[in-house]
Amino acid sequence: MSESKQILKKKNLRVTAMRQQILDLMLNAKAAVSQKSIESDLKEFDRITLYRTLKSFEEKGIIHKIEDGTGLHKFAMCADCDEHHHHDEHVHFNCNQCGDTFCLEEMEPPSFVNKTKHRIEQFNIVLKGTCEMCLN
Amino acid sequence: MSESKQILKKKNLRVTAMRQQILDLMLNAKAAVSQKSIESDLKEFDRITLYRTLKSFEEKGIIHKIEDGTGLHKFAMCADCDEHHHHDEHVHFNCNQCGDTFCLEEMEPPSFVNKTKHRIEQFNIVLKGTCEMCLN
DNA sequence: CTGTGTGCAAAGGGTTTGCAAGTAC
DNA sequence: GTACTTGCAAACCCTTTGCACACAG
Repeated sequence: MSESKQILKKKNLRVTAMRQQILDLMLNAKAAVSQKSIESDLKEFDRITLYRTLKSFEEKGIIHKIEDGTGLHKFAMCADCDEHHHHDEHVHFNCNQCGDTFCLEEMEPPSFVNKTKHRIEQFNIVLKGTCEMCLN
Repeated sequence: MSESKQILKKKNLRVTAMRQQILDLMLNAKAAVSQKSIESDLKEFDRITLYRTLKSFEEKGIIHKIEDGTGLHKFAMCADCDEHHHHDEHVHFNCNQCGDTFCLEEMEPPSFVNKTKHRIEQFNIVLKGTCEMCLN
């Protein structure tokens, strides 16, 4: 059984062609994918249904949305999430040259020394610069 | 001469009623302001012109745009920017309760130990939690 | 068969563009 | 007077909602 099929069954979602193809695409992607790029890769499917599919994937903890500051919403597979808990507190990286966005699993998020009077509960960190590919 | 007028003159922008009122509003704001809140505070002005005004303020380095993850774009005064350089590398805080967003000038941004192969040049950090006001 | 998923149409919201009239300098 | 600014209309794009049909289980 394909990995995409396994994921869908595990999350109690019906296994459909569209969902499998979207998951396959994201499983094979090196960088986070924007909805636009999914649309152009899977032209045969409806744009509106794609919204709903991504939303339900997000709700089930299969993927997470990344706001990398480019204005485009991007999505990447969740390492360790479910419908009750998202563990997205990892650092993201966005390349100014090619626009690609990656999850930096290997990078330890900084511990914020709280000098403020506010209570800090979560954080969102996007690093920007030039990615390995564009450096060469 | 009012502070707003000074700022506009310094940046070579014409001094108009709308621009002064927007600047006054932002100078007095404790938190970052969304375009929506400016609209409701300054009902007499045109929404479209507001887009252009904020854009030109941003380009001149008077204000900076904050993406706090709420979906609403917010704006705050720049401490030390001009049209050539934005120095926005401070930490932002967004309150889950009241939705307000602040610039945390007092908080030292973390130094990222670069374990990745990518070259890090800038970063964007939004902390989330409960603000001082909502804690009480 | 039943409930979920899909496609289409339409509507809603935010943002941008073009142009003519108004205004700062 | 000239160049910049504003207001209005229209267009554009992204996203959501409603509904009927199709399909997975």
